Amino acid sequence: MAQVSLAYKADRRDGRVIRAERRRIERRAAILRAAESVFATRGYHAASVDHVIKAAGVSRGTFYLYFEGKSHVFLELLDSFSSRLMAAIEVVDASAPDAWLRVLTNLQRVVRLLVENRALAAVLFRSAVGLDANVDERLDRLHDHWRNMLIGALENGAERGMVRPVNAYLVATALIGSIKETLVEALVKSDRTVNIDELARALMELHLSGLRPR
Amino acid sequence: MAQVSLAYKADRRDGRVIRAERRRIERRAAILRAAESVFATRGYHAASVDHVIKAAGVSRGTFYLYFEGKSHVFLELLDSFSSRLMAAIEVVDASAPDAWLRVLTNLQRVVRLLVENRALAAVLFRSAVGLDANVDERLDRLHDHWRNMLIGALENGAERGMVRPVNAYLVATALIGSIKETLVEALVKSDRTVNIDELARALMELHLSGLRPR
Amino acid sequence: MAQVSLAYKADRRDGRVIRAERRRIERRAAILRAAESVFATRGYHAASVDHVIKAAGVSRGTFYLYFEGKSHVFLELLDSFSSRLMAAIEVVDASAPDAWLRVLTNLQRVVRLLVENRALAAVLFRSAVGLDANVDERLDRLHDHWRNMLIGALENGAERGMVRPVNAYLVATALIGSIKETLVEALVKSDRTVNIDELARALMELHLSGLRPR
Amino acid sequence: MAQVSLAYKADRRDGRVIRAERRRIERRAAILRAAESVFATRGYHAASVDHVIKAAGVSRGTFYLYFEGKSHVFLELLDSFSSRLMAAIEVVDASAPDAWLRVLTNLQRVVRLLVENRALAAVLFRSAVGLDANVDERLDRLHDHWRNMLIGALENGAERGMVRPVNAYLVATALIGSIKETLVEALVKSDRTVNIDELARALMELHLSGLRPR
DNA sequence: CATGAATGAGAGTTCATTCAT
DNA sequence: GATGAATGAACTCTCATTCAT
Repeated sequence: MAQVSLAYKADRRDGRVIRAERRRIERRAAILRAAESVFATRGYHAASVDHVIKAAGVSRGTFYLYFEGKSHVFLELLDSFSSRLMAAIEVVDASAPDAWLRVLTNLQRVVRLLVENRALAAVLFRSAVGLDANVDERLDRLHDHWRNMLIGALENGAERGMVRPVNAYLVATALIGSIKETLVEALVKSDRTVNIDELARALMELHLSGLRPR
Repeated sequence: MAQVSLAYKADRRDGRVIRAERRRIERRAAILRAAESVFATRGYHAASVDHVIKAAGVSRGTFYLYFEGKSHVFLELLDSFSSRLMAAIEVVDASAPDAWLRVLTNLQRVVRLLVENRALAAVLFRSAVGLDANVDERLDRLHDHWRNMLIGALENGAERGMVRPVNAYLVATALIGSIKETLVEALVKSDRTVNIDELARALMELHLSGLRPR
Repeated sequence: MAQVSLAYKADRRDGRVIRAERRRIERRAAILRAAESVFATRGYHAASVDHVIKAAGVSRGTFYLYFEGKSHVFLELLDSFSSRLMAAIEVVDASAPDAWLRVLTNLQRVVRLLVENRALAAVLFRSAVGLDANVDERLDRLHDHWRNMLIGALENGAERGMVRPVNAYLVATALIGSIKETLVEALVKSDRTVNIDELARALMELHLSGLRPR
Repeated sequence: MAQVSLAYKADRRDGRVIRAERRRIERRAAILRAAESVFATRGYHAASVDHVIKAAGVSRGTFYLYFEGKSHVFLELLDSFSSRLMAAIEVVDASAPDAWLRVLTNLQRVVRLLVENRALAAVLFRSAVGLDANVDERLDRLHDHWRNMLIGALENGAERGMVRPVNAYLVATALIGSIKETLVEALVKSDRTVNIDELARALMELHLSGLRPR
């Protein structure tokens, strides 16, 4: 009976622990969700911890229980978004006959993801600098990451004759810039709903063929 | 003799007035220079009036004597830089045989200007959004201005057969993005001194010929 | 037992909440008290938030936690005092035989209240105009309120034959002025302790009988 | 010839000195006039030295050449106004048969003066306290002055049987209060043009006969 | 005498973060 | 764990006064 009793208690304890753990996760997620929406609508600076905790329905103290501070929430949003972005990109075998189609598909997936998270994407792309030492540094690292991925792809493509041999560093930077600017423009400013896939196609066509008349 | 004397006095007076006026202009310029450097290193938000006046060696009151406030200094930097940028661009006759060369020269002039004012250029390109209602709006207007200029050039070029017919709006946006990103990269981050003209040439070659192997 | 335990916890919780609420109220009151004394000694303008928080032993942030700003504390002092003032006045039935005695009792209660809160009374009566848009407007409203009350009383009294028929508006204004001036004089300037009830009696006798010898 | 010449020079010198002196006086007056208008429209605190010098068409430095500071200009306006006020009052022989008429005439002159300088009068009466140490003290002294004059008159009148024997200090204070309040009300707030002499008469009638029905 | 550029102390207010409960 | 009251450094901006020219 003692055993049973103990087991029972243990079970209950586990139950509590698990339930508590679940609540922790949910709370964290709630704060992140709220922060995303607040950052998206107000921008990093104009967004205050007050806005976030009110949107999340959480107390000030709790906020600091789950995150080290305002910048850290933003960092986490940045990271998770970047992960999803990278996950949307599939490695393309440059020797495959439909290689370019696959590249286009990649680009379309990226654009679609950005459009679906337009608020966060805009913040991510537009909040450029001077936000916070931590944030600045992380944004730089993300950009480096993206660029390095593109550089690898360009070099690989050049080896297989898919693209001309170019200054990969410069071209990668230029590509990122053009995608960012186009997307920000499409996401934030224009009222007309953008045709996502068409946008991606036009962007690729531009970078593939250039402006010179054939 | 009375006349001479009066004339003399007038001269001295004018001299004083002119000297005072000169000092006013210099002071104003000193504050602008200081502000430019502070904005460049810290970004718009992290830059405080305190930083600026300390860098300029000027009292708080003096700052507000010359400028209406923090945002107004920034706006002035923005405007003057944009003017110089637009002044560096020469209208190209698309039917001229050396049209592309002239476009390249334009781009090189722009890049050179940016490199020569790297601090300001960085601020202008990286300070993105959510700074201040006034500033945000002005930055948008500058971007619109640049884009419209490019759109005009693209449409004009298409008519004369200089460039392929393209979605001018999208291409202009993409071009601006790629120039901005490349330049920011070159100006702020890299330590190695950039070969300016080479950078411009590479950028133009990319957008002209695209990545597809010939 | 679980129930008991829960009840106990609930009690403790409630206890905490109640204690916290009590502390909030006390803090608020402490700030108000400090503000009252600061306003009284320095006047509205010369009194700064800094003076108030130092007098209250409270941090700058705490002050703004409890009040929207300097003017709001003042407004609250104004309102609460005006309420107490109005509450001290009892409606007098003009047809009662002891009507005048009751009027005197009213006046004595008012004077007593003013004397007991001399600091606040002084602020209220002396801080005149040009303080702050909000404050100015509220002071005007309070004065209107008092005057209208007096006007009503005078008209009512005239109907019942208690007072002569007079220009109620002008007389009410004059009465308020004489009370204010006398009280300010008695409260702020003179060192000798004033005989409150005597003051009220003399004031009423003056306004009742006038200066003309009988 | 030397004499003539000297005399001529002396004359010219005197001329200049006199002209200079005249200009000094005019400038001083101009600043005072401007200050009066500015103080009247904005109140003491909201009136800045900047407003005054712009209204006077005088440089900042010049302002401080003629006055020790903001408060001193105000003090001077106060003093000169008080002088005019006192000058409007004629000593009344209490034994004269038309003594009360003369008192009324005095009051009417005072009221007329206040109405004619309503802006300044309002500032003078309403800017009560906490403006500036100097100003506060001077206002107190003016009030003392007025009250003492009234006290003297009341005591004199009592001796001659013109008025009842009363607490002269208290009654004088009350009279001043009622005049101030009535005038401020009439000058500042009401739109309808006030009948000056009627106002004075009503005020005197109130204080003479009291409110009790005959 | 006259000027107006320069000053700086001080104003009110905000907000990320801490910590006793 | 959870709370929210408390903090204070930092912010932008004003304005009476001084003083070199």
